[in-house]
Amino acid sequence: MAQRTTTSHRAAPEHTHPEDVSVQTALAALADPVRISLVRELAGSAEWSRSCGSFDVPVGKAALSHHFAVLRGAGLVEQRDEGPRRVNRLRRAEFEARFPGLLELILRDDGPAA
Amino acid sequence: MAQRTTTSHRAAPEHTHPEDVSVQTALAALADPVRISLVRELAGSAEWSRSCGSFDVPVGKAALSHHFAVLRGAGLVEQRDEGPRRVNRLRRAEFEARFPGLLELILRDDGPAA
DNA sequence: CAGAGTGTTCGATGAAAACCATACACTCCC
DNA sequence: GGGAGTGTATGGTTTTCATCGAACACTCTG
Repeated sequence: MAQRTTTSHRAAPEHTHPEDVSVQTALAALADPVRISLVRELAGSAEWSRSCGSFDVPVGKAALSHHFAVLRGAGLVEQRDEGPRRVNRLRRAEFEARFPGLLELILRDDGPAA
Repeated sequence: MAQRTTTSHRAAPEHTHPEDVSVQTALAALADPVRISLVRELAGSAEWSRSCGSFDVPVGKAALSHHFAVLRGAGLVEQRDEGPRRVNRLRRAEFEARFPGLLELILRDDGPAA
């Protein structure tokens, strides 16, 4: 049998393409401190290199799972199952095509903390 | 006495300059359907031409007043008292300087409704 | 000065969102 | 198969936010 890194009998996570996301949904997804952290940390890592539990955010894993679901629903994050963990990728190009400049604002920000 | 169009003994509205606004605050301000409507309608009108009550949004005046306060706090709107009414201006250039492209996303959007 | 028009403030209500603890499902390794 | 590791689903609590009604403040006009 051919080699498969994504062997899984789990239900694949549901993704929403950025094209199908409203501005309001996109903004709401990014208007949360925890999710901003996740996106920034994700942007600073190689694609598919970070599992959900590897992020440094001050919430339990249930809440964390919820936040990733929101990010998926906003077309910001793509997930894939790799063995026991679920690894992530920031959908940079696709999201940029749909909302030009928006991701940049989050990543490059040097303004007031809150 | 010199002519004054802004004669008022009312407390001037408190404004926040876009420079002092965090990304998170800006996004939160724009992640609301009513406020998106206000910004869009405002963008399509001449500066200082629209009083608060002249906008077509499905909320009472108490809620409307609150929404304008949020927009002021995000550096999106400037207000001035003119006789009995409070007229508005979209802080296009200043907001664009602080958050390049963001206002554009709201105004030029043609994506999914919600 | 009385009244109409305009907008803010206050208090309360309802809905949405974030969060946690627990329980469950799946994968890997022994 | 048992157990550790990882993530999701569920149920319930807390917080936050949008909204309204009513009361109040200010401006202009009659």
